[in-house]
Amino acid sequence: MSARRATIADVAREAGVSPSTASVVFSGKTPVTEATRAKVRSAAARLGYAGPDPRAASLRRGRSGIVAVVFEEHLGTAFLDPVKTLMMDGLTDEVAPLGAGLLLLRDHDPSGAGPSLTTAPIDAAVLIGCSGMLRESLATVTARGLPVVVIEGDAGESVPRIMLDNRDAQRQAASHLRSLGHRRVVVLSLPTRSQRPRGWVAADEPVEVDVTRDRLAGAWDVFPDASVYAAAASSMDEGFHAVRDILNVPPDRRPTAIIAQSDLLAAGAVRAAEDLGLRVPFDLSVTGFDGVAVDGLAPHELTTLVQPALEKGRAAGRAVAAMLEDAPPPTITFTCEFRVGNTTAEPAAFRD
Amino acid sequence: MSARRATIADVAREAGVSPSTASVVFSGKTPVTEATRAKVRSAAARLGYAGPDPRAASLRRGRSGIVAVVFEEHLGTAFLDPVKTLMMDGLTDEVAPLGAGLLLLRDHDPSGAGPSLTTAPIDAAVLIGCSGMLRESLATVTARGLPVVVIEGDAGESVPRIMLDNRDAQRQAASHLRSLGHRRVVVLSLPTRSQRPRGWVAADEPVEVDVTRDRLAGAWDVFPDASVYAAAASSMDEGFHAVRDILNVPPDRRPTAIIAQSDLLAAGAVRAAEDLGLRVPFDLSVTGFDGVAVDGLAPHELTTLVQPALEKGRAAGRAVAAMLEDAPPPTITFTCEFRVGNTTAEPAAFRD
DNA sequence: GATTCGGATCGAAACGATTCGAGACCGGGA
DNA sequence: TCCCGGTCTCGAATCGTTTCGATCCGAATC
Repeated sequence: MSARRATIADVAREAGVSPSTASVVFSGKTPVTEATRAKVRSAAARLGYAGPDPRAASLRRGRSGIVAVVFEEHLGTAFLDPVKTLMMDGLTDEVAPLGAGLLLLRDHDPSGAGPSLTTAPIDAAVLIGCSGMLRESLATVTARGLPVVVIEGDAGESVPRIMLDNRDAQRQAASHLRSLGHRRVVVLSLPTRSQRPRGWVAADEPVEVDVTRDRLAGAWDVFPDASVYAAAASSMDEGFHAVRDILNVPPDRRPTAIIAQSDLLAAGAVRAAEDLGLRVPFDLSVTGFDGVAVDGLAPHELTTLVQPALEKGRAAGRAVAAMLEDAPPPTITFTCEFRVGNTTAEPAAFRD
Repeated sequence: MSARRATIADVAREAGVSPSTASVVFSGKTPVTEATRAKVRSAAARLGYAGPDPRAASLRRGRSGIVAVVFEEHLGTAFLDPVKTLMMDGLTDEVAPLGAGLLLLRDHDPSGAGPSLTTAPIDAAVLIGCSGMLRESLATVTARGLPVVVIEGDAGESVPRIMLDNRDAQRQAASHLRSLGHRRVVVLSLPTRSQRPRGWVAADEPVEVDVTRDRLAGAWDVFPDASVYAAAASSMDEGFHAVRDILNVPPDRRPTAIIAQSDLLAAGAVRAAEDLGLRVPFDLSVTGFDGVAVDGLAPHELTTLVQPALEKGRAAGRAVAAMLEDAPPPTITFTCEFRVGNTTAEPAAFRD
């Protein structure tokens, strides 16, 4: 029980070697005689030395092995979204080989005291959905000269981005509905901006969130008059309540299809429809977006756009890796795959 | 564009003050004249100095402002569980005031290269569900002399723990079923160990996971003969398939109630039962565990045990905070609240 | 005008490791 | 015997801050 923890210098002294040699034993960067290694190891054991202090090491090396992941929302909220979860997975996969871990950071911490991009010993940052507030974060990170990657967000030039063909993809789903014969469709969208309550979107309402805007544009490409109802979040329950509202009109004014901007919303929509006695897809078609396995929707299989969420995370991780090695930062755009499930069909009117 | 980034020494020189003064301007630990502050600030701006390097600061301070959260599972899997998510939330809340962030770490990284408890510059660690492999992690952390808190797991003496009255709580739910008149019940349990496939649990099968074991004990306290079917994970789909298996017997041998060890499993159970044409709770009662809002189960309200997941996370955070200030590490046990929903009722046989 | 007092600033010593070029050592070939 | 090439090991120089005690200066008090 020494008052102070042993340092590598102590170990070196105890082992009768120089600190540099001791260091090398732990880092393995230079060949060391087996005998020396043993001496140092046993000295370390005797002193209860658990390896080099990462703080000191990271100062000297200039690397901490930590990549920040910045969210706009409360951390808990973020993980409710399977797409984000998958992206995190992919990220983890790709930064692990770098010997790096992920530090969860909230963008604009209201508590103020929290750790910020400025005070955390990070090597790089990944911003998710760069809208509004994240701009600020972006500025602080670049000021520190750290590599940044932005996933699905407009971050301006020079910042490598991981993008998705949201508009094109959504257009495909819409076209599918149109060719089935649907004419009256409603878009069930993701929030148009943060903190927006659930409800119909006025024609002139600005849509601040990039993803929402792009997917909406895709839907409008096919159904220019489709009205839009924005959920307050991407969850089944939101979808459920939203669609109750949406269908709460005389039957002849009901939409025959709903274009949901996420699978979770779509799943809620399906459930709401069935709850009202409508059969999916016969009385109401529903399309989703994301292609995540929605837990608990069986036996339905959503007609949806499968986005490579895991791959997006991986790509972000690889971009970070590249930048850490001064390689040119790539901007990658992924495309969705349209998958027909059993939640879309011809509208009832078409089937005499 | 200097080849090298400016350091605080450069800033001090440029501002015509000593490095110590410049440092103080940024940390605010000592009063500084407004004039001096301005000089330093502008010098910093001129040089593009974005504040002290966190790596150096953390070395000097001996604190990095990072708390590791260690999971046993693949990170993505962990966040599928709403309880874990909530705990993370609570943790975040409480470590933020410390100016700390959460570093996600996987326990026994198969990739090997990943960042580990030994190489990451962390101030403390929170282990979730300390079973098996986590023991090892525990050892490495304590070897480094870092504060550790264990959530729901037996970590031996001297390690502060955040516990839940799993057994007592589960016993309550079981008693409730018994008093309603149920005699044939099946326990739908969480995995008994990692990587276990879904299926019936043999009487002599060891149950390695603490949570599973404790809750099971509670159920057996009331129904000593209840057979146990273990899910492979805590998800609705797992529950769904498990209960299909469970109910796949002649009607007169079917259980009248299912004690699920998580709400997610319970929700899947409810859905499976209804899928088979059974009405819940009339033909089958189901109890859950956790008391999380299961997305998409409406209109059912699970009879369940509400555990203070958020509070557990908070408590862990506070424990970490306390230990970082050399305060005595508390071990806290939380209790669940039994909540009756509409998924339990008298067994059909009782209603003539 | 001398003395004291308090707040702002300064110097210098850590913090604990890594790295790189140089030196030591060893065995083998001429 | 001497020299050479190849391995290990060693010293010393950072890495960029923070902190602690000392100093300094101006103002207030007597």
